[in-house]
Amino acid sequence: MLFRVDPTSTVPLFDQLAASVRTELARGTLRAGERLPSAREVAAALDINIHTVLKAYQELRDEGLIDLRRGRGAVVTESAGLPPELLAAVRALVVEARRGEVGVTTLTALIREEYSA
Amino acid sequence: MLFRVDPTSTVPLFDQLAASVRTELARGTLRAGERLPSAREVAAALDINIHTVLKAYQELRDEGLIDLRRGRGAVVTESAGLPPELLAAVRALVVEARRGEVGVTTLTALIREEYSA
DNA sequence: ACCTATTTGTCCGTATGTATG
DNA sequence: CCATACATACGGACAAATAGG
Repeated sequence: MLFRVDPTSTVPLFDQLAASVRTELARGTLRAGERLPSAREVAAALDINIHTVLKAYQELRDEGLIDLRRGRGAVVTESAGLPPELLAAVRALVVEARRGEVGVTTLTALIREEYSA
Repeated sequence: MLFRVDPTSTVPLFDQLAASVRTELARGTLRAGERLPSAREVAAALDINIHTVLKAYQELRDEGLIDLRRGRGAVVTESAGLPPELLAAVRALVVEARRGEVGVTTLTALIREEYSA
């Protein structure tokens, strides 16, 4: 098993697991389009509950790193090929947010609201 | 009880509950600094599981609408007084994202990344 | 300084639903 | 039709932070 968790740590298991997946993504062991082991497999291998694994996977999904779908599993998304204008707009927005002392959670909430409008 | 859910709906209970809280926030029934009823209370009143309520509360916390802390409960944050420049930057960003066919999860992930940098 | 009750956080277990292949 | 896999919901248990006496 690629991933590791330390049950004696004070860091929540699902956070440890999510961090472990992020590491593998960063080092390129896991690449875009590849499929992560099913939650049940990971749970069995690490001897933790399937819900704990699912919570870690959902955290990664919320970050846009993986795509979760029923019956299909967890697939690494390709966050590549992003338009440079978008990245510029992101930087400008964050500058504005910092100036207004607006937190990241509020900011992303605003984004979601505007996006669904 | 202020909040309502419909168990026969296909919409998840925790989403219904979170939406119900958002409505009360929007109409001003709940205001900044006020405390939401404890998860246990809500669960008992609506006859749903406490975990379902907690999940709804955590969803609201992720949106920056409430502040959750152990032993203290759920308190409405003050997300008022947002600078109009920020709102303009948000709209500009979302336009750019739509043009590039960038999903909302990817977008918020980019925001978080830039914000923590 | 201590104790107790309250409240959210985490984790495990189980069951059922739903989409995919 | 069937197996797989995530989604939701319920139940129980203990830990940790907070508030108040």
